[in-house]
Amino acid sequence: MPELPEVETVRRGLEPYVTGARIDTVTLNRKDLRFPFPEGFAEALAGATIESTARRAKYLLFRLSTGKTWLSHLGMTGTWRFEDFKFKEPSRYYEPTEDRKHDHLVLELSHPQHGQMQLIYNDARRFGFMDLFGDDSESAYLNELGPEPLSNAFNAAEMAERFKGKKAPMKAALLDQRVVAGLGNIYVSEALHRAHIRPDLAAAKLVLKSGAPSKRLEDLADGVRTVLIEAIDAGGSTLRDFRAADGNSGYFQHRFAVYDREGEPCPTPRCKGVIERIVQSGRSTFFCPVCQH
DNA sequence: CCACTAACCTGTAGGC
DNA sequence: TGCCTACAGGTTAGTG
Repeated sequence: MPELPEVETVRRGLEPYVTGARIDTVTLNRKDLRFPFPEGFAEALAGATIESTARRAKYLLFRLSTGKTWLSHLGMTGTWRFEDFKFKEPSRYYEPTEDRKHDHLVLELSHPQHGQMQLIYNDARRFGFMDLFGDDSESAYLNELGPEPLSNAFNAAEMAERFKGKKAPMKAALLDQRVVAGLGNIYVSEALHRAHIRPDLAAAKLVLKSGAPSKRLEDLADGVRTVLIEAIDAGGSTLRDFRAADGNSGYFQHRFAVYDREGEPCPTPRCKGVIERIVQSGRSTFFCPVCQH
């Protein structure tokens, strides 16, 4: 489900209510999601206070008073929601309508201002997973990630280094979390459209012989940054069931230029193209064959 | 090392 | 209505 903007939206929804909350009880309704919960997971969370939240790529991180970090990846269908919790603004309270058979983890929290609440992880496909570690460098999931696209570590020169010699198409190169961390199927198509680059172009084509980034690669870095910033501002994209923890849905899907818009006119000014859908590495890619080259 | 495929799992939409 | 297929926001394991 969620790419970087959706995960950041989830984090922002959780942050004011979980920061400072103590985890009173931890109930695992099964022993695994995509992978088994780590050894001693429930015991390590119980009794701890959540001191802060963070995000790296598509990973949610909860920093605990015990010095441990608890990591949550949402896979395709993972969601966090509150229950038994009276929001001060009742309109923001999420009333789940679905059955609860995919509620895999239930935490009871107590917060000094917000009182008692349940925090529930639901994940129909169970592609999500969790981890627990002392230092970020201990986590296999965090170790190989490329730069955060909204940090200074991400720029065209840095992309050029990683694209150099890469025969893989742009689509695959941008989905590779070791190249840029946090893009997924939607925002790769959107970023490539913004930069007017075809998704089937070999990544190395955007690197000059000197190893320096081409102007087009600069445009791509800008496209990645702007689409992510705008999507975060819009609260992410809601396709099927994505919701922030407060129950609000995102609205960036209304601003997609190409994703899921096969057959529609290209939104680039004066472009007469029609959006096409192709399959790359088994997944849909959307692009304009006229203004992307 | 790179590139590609299959696999993990459930739900839903669309065609007949 | 039912049945069947294709497809869905991600990542890893296995192959060549």
